[in-house]
Amino acid sequence: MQVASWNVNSVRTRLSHVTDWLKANPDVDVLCLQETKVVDADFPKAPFEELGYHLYIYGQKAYNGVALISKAPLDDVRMGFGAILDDNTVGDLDDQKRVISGVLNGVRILNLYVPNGSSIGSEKYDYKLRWLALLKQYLGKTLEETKKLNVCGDFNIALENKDIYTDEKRDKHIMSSPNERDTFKDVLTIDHSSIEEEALTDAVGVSLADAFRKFTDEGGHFSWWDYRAASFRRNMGWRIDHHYLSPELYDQAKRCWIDIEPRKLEKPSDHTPVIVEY
DNA sequence: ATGGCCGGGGCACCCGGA
Repeated sequence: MQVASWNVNSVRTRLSHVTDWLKANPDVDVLCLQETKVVDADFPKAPFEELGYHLYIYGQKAYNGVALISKAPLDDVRMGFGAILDDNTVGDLDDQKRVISGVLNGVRILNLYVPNGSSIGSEKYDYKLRWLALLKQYLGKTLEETKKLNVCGDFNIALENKDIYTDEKRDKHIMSSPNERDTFKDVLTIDHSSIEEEALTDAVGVSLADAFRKFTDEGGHFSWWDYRAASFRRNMGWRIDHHYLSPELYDQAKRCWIDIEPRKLEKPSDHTPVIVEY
């Protein structure tokens, strides 16, 4: 089973890139899109349905938006944190459409578009950290019910220095600041504080692990390159799109790779697909 | 040392991205 994640930076602008990629990658069972940038009524469903795919979309005007494109129908599709957390807990964190998930072959595939954060100390940075704190609760609750979880998407975080092309200003840069890294590492470890007392069972102590790093140790592998400064040609990128797997699924993982081909096309997305197989 | 480019909205630039 293969699951891919791709921030397409507008699904309408990138439509032929996405459909061509699906045709070229028929073994991909589910493609998770981020930054679709379109309300559900205007999502270009027909080109995907004509190829035989099932669509699950959760969009908004101009910004954000996520979607699942699946060869087979998905079970128990959920949109937003509010699908399993109460309104008071969620607060304003579902105003932006960034969370969608569904189940295929007993695996819950959770597709995320983590907030960018703009710049350290900004209002958007605080929003990113609050969003991640809520994600921790959401994952704790999700892991109470499933052992097989694939959390993928555009995380807008590079956890390791080798995930970035340069050493410069790393600590002061969005996506690699110590506070973001520490917060996110904490999200990946499910502890008592994120689970209600009576539900304390198997999920406690579970850590989600980076599928890409199961197979590749070296740096220089990236999933995003700035449109500016000929960054792609010079491979000045960041690895910020990921697949994090629960232990059982991580053990099963056979392969995880980045396909840089779509980044070479005319008018590309600034991100490129990351695929995991298990 | 800085910024360089995109997409959307909507028609002039501004917001947001990362």
